[in-house]
Amino acid sequence: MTHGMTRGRPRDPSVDERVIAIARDLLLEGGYAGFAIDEVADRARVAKTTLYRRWPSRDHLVAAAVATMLVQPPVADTGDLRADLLRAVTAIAARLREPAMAPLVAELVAAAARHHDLGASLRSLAAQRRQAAVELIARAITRGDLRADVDAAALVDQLTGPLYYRLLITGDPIPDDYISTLVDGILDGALDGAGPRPKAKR
Amino acid sequence: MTHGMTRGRPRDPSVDERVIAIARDLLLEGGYAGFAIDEVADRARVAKTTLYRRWPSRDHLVAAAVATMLVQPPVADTGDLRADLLRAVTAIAARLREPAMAPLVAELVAAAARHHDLGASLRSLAAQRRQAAVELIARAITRGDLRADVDAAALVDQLTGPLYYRLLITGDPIPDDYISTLVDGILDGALDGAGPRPKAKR
Amino acid sequence: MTHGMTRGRPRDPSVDERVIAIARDLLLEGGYAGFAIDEVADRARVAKTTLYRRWPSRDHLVAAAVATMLVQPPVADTGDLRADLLRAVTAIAARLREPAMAPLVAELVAAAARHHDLGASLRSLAAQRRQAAVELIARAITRGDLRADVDAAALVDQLTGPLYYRLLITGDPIPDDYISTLVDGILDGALDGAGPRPKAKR
Amino acid sequence: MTHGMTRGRPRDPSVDERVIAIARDLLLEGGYAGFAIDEVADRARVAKTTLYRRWPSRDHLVAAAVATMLVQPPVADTGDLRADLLRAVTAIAARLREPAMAPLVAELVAAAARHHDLGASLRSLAAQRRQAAVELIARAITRGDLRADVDAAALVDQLTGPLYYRLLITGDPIPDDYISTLVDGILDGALDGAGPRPKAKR
DNA sequence: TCATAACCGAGACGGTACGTCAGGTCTTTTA
DNA sequence: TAAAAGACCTGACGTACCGTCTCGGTTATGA
Repeated sequence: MTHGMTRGRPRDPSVDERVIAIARDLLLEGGYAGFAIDEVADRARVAKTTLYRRWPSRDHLVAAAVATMLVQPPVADTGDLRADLLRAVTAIAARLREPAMAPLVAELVAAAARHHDLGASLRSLAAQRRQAAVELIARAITRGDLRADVDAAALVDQLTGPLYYRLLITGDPIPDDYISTLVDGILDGALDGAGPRPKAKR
Repeated sequence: MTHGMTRGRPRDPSVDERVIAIARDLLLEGGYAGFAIDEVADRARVAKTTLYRRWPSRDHLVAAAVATMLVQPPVADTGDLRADLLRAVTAIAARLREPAMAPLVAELVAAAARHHDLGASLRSLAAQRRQAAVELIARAITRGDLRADVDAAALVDQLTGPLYYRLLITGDPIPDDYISTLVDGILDGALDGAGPRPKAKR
Repeated sequence: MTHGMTRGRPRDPSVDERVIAIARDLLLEGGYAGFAIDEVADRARVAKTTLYRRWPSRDHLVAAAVATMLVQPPVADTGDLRADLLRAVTAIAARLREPAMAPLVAELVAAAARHHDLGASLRSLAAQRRQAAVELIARAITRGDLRADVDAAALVDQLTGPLYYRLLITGDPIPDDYISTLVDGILDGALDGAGPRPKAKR
Repeated sequence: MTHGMTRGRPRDPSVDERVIAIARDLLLEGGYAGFAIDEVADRARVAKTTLYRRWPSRDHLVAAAVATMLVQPPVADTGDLRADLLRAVTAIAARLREPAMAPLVAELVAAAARHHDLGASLRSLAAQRRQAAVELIARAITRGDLRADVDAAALVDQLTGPLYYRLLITGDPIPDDYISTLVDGILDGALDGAGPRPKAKR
């Protein structure tokens, strides 16, 4: 089997937590611009070399820190699709509406564009997050709630994409009823006579 | 009113074009990272001071250059909403799929997050572009093609947002049938029995 | 001819003096080890980049500073060769005996070995210093005080070399009567019956 | 007193040889600057800790390696002083003229200036090497070949010093006849009429 | 045979300084 | 005045190397 031998001095596991926490603080305080490797090292009582041993560049460290701010709670599946989607999208929106989030996500996106490895890992993270929603929809199709020819991935994109679009491109706010509008729009369609909406309870 | 007196050496009007052209080249060659003010000045045979007299920062110059790459063709209104939307979204997607576009847009977004003025002008530009699409939809509502309670802005977001979402966040490609899926999704809805789609012609 | 046009902002001439003076101070305070480029820049109120524009490396700056410590007063030619040589060698020894000189010269020598350009300039400086002594001896030969077949350069080496030898290699002190021993030795020879020395007063 | 008991795993005796050999190679390849502890450890297949267990610092290791390059053949005493000195000085010069010797000695000298203990051991080594020559001269004095008031140490310095002087300071080459000039100069003196030289065969 | 002591390899760690880079300002001469 | 040239300041980056520390594992002695 794999030798799995851990030789040499083991990494101090507390460093990661400490550094990430401090990086997050710094990012929230001063944004991407006010984030300096030396400052992180100082505050975390860690040598700069140690940072570079774990994160190959400033961008990587920032990305790691921001990624921890974007972790999402699991998507519940109650059987009521409209409510489940609303809850899921609302959770994402809540994250994105946090105070300093817009510039951070913007810089994160730019960092991902600069470093291919970073882009890859962020994309896989995004895919993983999307997976839960996709499965939620797949189950709804199985149940017969949704049409069989629905493209689950595209549908999720039409719920999540607008949030990032507003955050990064148009700068428009994301009010609560915007979220429900998104969900309704994707479920009910916009065509007149596309079918009466079966509810009013929201 | 400004006195309008022009004294001293007049600005060389050819500088703007030359610089923007070179900036664009540099961006396409090496992306945002390979874009250095000194390099631009050198190639354009222009002093750095001249650049800073016209654009207050590197980000501003980059934004100006990228902006010239994003001009969109006008949206046609033929009365066939589905076709019109498909055409409009396809035009946007075509731009975004150009080779080096993803990193440029990413950096542009980051630049906008860094500089408020830049953000404002980019956002107004985006709003202006969206306006045509919003009016297209408004007319469709007036015609009775769409339900009256449709939120035009949100609908446009659900068509455009996914494109940027894939470009910047997931990195997924944007195939042609993805675009039609987006349009269909937003028009027809996903609920089973939401009404038979009146199509087959795409 | 060379255009010699000085365009652009001229170099601040005071920087060189200021920096060299401070560098010298730092070297005397803490030796070569306690000499940091950043420290020099700080104290001289100058940006590090400015230093590197003028001296391509730490070693070069150090060498420039140490070189100014080794400037020798001109060699007088009174006609009394023994006295003139004694005076000249004593002057050199005085420099070399200054407190922190030994390690500095050692590091200078090492720096010269590391950088070819530095070595060249230091060697030409040494040659230039030696030139005066060589001419002193040449004149003594012309006067008939010294044998015609004397190798002036080798003779100077036998007066100066031992000083550096003790300073750098053996670490022995350089007392005053050591200097006169050197001069006598080179003039009178060591062989018994090589001729009575014309004096005994030392 | 020291019990002298040897407990625990004994040191691998092959390490010393291996390391010194590799250190020497590295020094010859890249000089002192191109000599890194990690590199030595890598090439010698030895852990850095093992190195530091045996040599307390980089400089000490360098010194140990260089010392093995400087072993001198014993000085013969045939009774012909001029020939004996010529032979001895030629041997030293031969060492110093070896290809990469100049930078090594320079760096070694600097290292000795940085670390007192290193300086002490190198100086004692130098003294020991000089001792043989001093005794050679003492015997010549006893025989009556040299004047009784000759300072043997200074005389040796005037033979050896110039070699190091040229090697380290002036960079001048050390041709063969330079060596004989040194010996003649010190024996015969430079003054005109200091006595006819008893030879012509060189 | 088992504890103990010293060795060894591997590699993380703290620390210090280096040299570089890019952005942006300032100063001078020239048009 | 603008423009060109280039020196200058600022701040941070990423690197290199040093010497220490902390592991797991090895090899000898001595109880």
